[in-house]
Amino acid sequence: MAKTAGRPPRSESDIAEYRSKIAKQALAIYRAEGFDAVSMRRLAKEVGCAPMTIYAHFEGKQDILRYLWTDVFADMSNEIQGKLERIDAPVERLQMATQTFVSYWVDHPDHFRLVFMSNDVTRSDVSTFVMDEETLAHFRMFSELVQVVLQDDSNVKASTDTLISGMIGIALCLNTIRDYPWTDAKMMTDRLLTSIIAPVDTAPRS
Amino acid sequence: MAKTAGRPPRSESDIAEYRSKIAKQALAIYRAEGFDAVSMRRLAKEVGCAPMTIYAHFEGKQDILRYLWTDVFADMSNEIQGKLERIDAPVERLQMATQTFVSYWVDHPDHFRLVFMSNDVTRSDVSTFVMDEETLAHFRMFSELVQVVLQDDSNVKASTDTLISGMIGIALCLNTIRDYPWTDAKMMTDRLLTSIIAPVDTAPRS
DNA sequence: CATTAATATAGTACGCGTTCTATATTAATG
DNA sequence: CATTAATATAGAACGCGTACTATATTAATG
Repeated sequence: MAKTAGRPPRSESDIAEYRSKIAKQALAIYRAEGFDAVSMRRLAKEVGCAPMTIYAHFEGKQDILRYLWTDVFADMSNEIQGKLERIDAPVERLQMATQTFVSYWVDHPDHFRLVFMSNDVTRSDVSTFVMDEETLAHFRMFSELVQVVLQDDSNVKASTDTLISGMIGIALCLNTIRDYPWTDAKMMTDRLLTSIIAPVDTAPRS
Repeated sequence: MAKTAGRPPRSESDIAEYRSKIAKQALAIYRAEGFDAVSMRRLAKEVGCAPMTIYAHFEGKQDILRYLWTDVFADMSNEIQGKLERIDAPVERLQMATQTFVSYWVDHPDHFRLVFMSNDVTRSDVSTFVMDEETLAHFRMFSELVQVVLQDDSNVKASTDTLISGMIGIALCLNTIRDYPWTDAKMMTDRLLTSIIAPVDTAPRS
């Protein structure tokens, strides 16, 4: 078990530092010039390293883009929190959060594309990414809003997940299938909320 | 108003023929080797024309990919119809259709990517595409299933749109955000259906 | 200091979508 | 036939993500 000769592997902190340096620059480019401006070659140039060096720290572009999620989610969360400040009634709070969530993604198609449409869905081998605690917290915020409205604890997770995926679906449809005459976003969102707010004990049966 | 000299513009039928020839070849490649295999250069080679000629008939790659939607939607629709054959009860038919719809997109991530994730959401200028009648029919199928279950005609469109976008959202979340411990697809789908099946006269209020 | 292993770099390469320019082909008019 | 306008082609170019190879550079060991 003697230590081998040669240069030792980078320290954990060094790795993290370099990664965050690259991610931070990617964020700066994205914020300033949008999705298409973020390229590996340019990123390397601005970070001050060779293009191939980035591949020593990230698996690929997707791996870098995921670090931008955190920022986008935080931005969205801020918008929701601002709207919730002056609202006390639980149901109205959930309604406002839901409407704001959907509006955010509809109003920011580029952010929507970044988070939900820039993944290579086909390849399942590169899914080693673990959602960071900060991003998960935003999901949990909805869980808490739902929990206050629902009395039945057992259904909170299923209800929240359905709500979240439903909201995202509304945003996706409005963003991608533009020529279909979709019902107004607010109306669909309200309708979706119905399945959460109206307590249901049994699965739908004929 | 005398006719100008020179070669006349292609006839409508010629244009349609060439377009469908290209689209058909794109479909063949997609079916045989998947999404990534469909490239402009290869498509041109197999069609037997120069790469640039394609741009005379289509605005770009997106414009071609949309022609593949028709085929994918038809495939999905077939699967649903097959499942519905032996079911009579309206609610059960709607349930089966819903479950099959979601399963289809979860089981075929490449098709999902093609239809819902390969659009350039950011640029709104290229949305001249008009959904063809055949694809719209599949949306209408859900509308009819919903209509039979709901007595109230006025809510059918809003309910159907919400259901469709919700189903797509479930598929999107399961496909893209893989490390989040989503509730079982069937459970979320059932829960989503609740908002449609359970008749609601007023929007949710506290 | 010499060795050794981890890391970074430079350069090349492939195919991609897309744009541009210049040239050829085609099918009508006068 | 000459003219003319619509169309097709060839070829180069740009930047892209990514892979490969070969060559430094670095920081530890013996």
